[in-house]
Amino acid sequence: MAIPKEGKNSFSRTTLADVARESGFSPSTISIVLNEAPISKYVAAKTKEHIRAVAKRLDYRPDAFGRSLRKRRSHTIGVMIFDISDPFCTLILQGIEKHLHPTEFLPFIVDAHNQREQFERYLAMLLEYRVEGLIVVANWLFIDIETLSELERHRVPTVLVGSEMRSGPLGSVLVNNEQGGYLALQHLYSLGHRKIAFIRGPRPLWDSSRRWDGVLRFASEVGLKMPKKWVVELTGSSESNSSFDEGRTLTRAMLERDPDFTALLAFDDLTAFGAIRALRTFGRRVPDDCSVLGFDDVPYAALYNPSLSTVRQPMEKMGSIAVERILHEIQQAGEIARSKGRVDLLPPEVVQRESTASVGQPGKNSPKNHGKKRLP
Amino acid sequence: MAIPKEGKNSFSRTTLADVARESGFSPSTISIVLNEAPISKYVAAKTKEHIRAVAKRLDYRPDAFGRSLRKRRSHTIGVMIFDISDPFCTLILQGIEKHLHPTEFLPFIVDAHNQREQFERYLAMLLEYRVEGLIVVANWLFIDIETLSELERHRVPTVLVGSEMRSGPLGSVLVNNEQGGYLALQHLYSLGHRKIAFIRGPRPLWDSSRRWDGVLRFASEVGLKMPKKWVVELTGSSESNSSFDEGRTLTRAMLERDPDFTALLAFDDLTAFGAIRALRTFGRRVPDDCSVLGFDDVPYAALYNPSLSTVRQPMEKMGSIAVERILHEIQQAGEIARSKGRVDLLPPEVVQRESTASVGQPGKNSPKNHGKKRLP
DNA sequence: CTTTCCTATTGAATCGTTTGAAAGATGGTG
DNA sequence: CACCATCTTTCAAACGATTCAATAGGAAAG
Repeated sequence: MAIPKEGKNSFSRTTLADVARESGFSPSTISIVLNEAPISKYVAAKTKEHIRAVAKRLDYRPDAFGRSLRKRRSHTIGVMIFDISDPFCTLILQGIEKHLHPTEFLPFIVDAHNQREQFERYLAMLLEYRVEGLIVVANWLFIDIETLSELERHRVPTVLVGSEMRSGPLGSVLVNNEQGGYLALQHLYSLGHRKIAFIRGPRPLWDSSRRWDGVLRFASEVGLKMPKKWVVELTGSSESNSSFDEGRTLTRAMLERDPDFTALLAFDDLTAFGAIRALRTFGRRVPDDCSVLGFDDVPYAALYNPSLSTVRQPMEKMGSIAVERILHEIQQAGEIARSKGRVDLLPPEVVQRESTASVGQPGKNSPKNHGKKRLP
Repeated sequence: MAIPKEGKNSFSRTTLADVARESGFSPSTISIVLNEAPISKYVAAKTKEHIRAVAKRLDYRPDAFGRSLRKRRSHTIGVMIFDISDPFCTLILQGIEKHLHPTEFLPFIVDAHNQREQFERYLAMLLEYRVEGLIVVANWLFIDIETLSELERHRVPTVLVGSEMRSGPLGSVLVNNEQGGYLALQHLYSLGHRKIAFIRGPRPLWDSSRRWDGVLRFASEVGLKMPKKWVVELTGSSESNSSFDEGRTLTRAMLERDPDFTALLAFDDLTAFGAIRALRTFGRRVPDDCSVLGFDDVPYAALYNPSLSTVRQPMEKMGSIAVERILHEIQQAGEIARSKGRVDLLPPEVVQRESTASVGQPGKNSPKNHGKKRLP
């Protein structure tokens, strides 16, 4: 019966000791060479070469657990997403990854599916994995203030992106919602619209109120009237496409009440999509009969039919700034008083596409009349 | 000067030894109790209670590195995504997570951003983290056959989802593309369409060819003519929205060549969106003047204007089946001959929405004429 | 009285890696 | 030859948890 040369069973991987045995040097030397530690400059060039060759031949891969245990460092940043199927979150995530890529840190991504139970389970797990920092990517749904406050108890630097806690110790990075609301209404107003319908965000949501504040500020500056019949409010269920459905039904309700508005300002892009659907079903063309403006600029906004004018949140930028702040906090680790609770507000930007047009010349952005003719 | 009671510096976390010291029992006992190991039934109830209380008071969390090192198990499944901003991948990912949730395994998600370099870097990392299984979620872009073949070298059970390797040792889970192509054309044909334009997928792509095979099979069964002027092909760049842009330009080209087709079959939903945009710009209404059928059923298909009829891939199901297979392979670990290279083909399903209609009665699915009137 | 069994707990080795201190070489200097 | 400086390599102790084997007190059985 053939006995394996090594005492190791055939299932375990090649370890540092294997490389040591095979190359004739001690584990220490192997480790020093393979990590290019400072002292490795004293190791003979020939030795280095030999060790590297053997390591490669045996397909040696250092064990992350052994290493992290000894070094007391995980080299990972936890990234908690609230809903990975939300394109808003996805874009932020991409910003995070892009910015984390050139660093020594690896993102450890978990998706809480908008559920508190999962949030807590994954949080516990991230802490067990000794993440050195934590980025929480919150969409606008269901931010449980209590749960998030607990984050500070753990000594892990944390930053919240995409949403804000009114009063908390957590730093956050998000768009300037107040300014966004202001710019949104300004855009419609400057196109000549005066009869404007509004679908505002759910009232309990802090960020949503800020956005609405901006709308109100502009309205009061120019003395725009906002009749109640044309102001409705999302409820904010956590269902995935709820804002589309709500946008549709609320718009239909407003149309049936009084269809005389020439523009509609939606809380976000999905709501806008729902509104456009309702308008079309009602027989109104966008933008010819009614302009629609969204908020966020999710990737599909540009692909929609018609392409959606919207107020853009710089999502990738938000992700990369969050990373910068986390890295900064990690470096400072407790040294100077942390820039805790700091809030970064990024400027939004109006992106005009096809769904909004001047009230005077509605055809400006509309499709050209090749082939078929449309009647005036 | 006050000296800390424990020899530990204030930065390190509470460890098993801390709980042991504080509770007066040995680390062994703590571990046994906290893990509810089989022998823990011999531990006095009072002791258990006490230990649990102390652990809670000190906010003790076991260190994943220490634990995994000793147990030689990571309890993680690597999930490699090729592009997390692709809703196709995202839905599969959700299926994976949902199915993994009740198990003892945690997903370790990484996003390769369609880049080979990142794929390899993350793969190496996953191996260092000793993932016990690996799920590769491939979108239809840029699957590098070589790179994937290397996966089998590592002894980690691997399954590929969303795409297929023509000949390889890797198992895969994907939709039956041939059948999907067949059903797609069947759908349009059964609505009475005979003049159909096609945007097929990139020829080098295996999955794309299978889909096309299905189209051809149906066409030959019913003797449908497919003039060259109405058959175009995507190039398959890895740009994010390339298939939208290509769908648009290719459709425009076909329209300019001969706009007389009554239906268009697109390679996927994004291509269909592009086609719809081009049709509208050209002055043709969907579905009144031309039906459009997509493939995939991404979440936005239902929200599009008009909502998109499409051939649905059961993406969540694909994710959960992939998980099942991985768990199975992990259990069997080398025992019986693995079900290597097995390919699961899931049935696609036609979802009819607004973008396709009978050639005879185009208004069937079109918007109701409230308020404004549209001329016949 | 010895043996066996049960209960309750602990000792000590081990997982794979890193790292500060130390130990061998080698050669030059006083 | 003793001493030092400079290279080159290794020893051995961690990191935090798990687990097999062992201890020890008793009770029950033979």
